[in-house]
Amino acid sequence: MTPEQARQFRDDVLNIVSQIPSGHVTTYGTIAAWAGWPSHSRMVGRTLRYTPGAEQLPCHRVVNKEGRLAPGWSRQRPLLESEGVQFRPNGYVEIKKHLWEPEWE
DNA sequence: TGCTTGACAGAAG
DNA sequence: CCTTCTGCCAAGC
Repeated sequence: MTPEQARQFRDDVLNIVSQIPSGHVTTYGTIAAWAGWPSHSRMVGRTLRYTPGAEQLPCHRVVNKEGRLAPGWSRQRPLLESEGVQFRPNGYVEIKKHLWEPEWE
């Protein structure tokens, strides 16, 4: 992955995250795949964590495929709940109910 | 250069 | 449902 591709990847990730509608969620894998690097789901998380500016994006609406939230980031849950996202008794989000996927306008 | 670390995903127990 | 393992890959040491 060239530095330029990395830059493109980061831009795509941030762009997609910024488009997630309130009350919906998407997954790391979906974002990675849409950005053109299906096997880089972990890079999506790493990007959101270490990229300054991601904090102003709705990155709390990004969860893993099973509906689990980011470990060590308890703030994420209240943020989602305040948007109407439903949680299962075990702390997982009803991902099938709120899942959103990127689109071209 | 080589081993360890994750805001992951999927399968197994 | 929850924990652990393996595959994955860029970053850190």
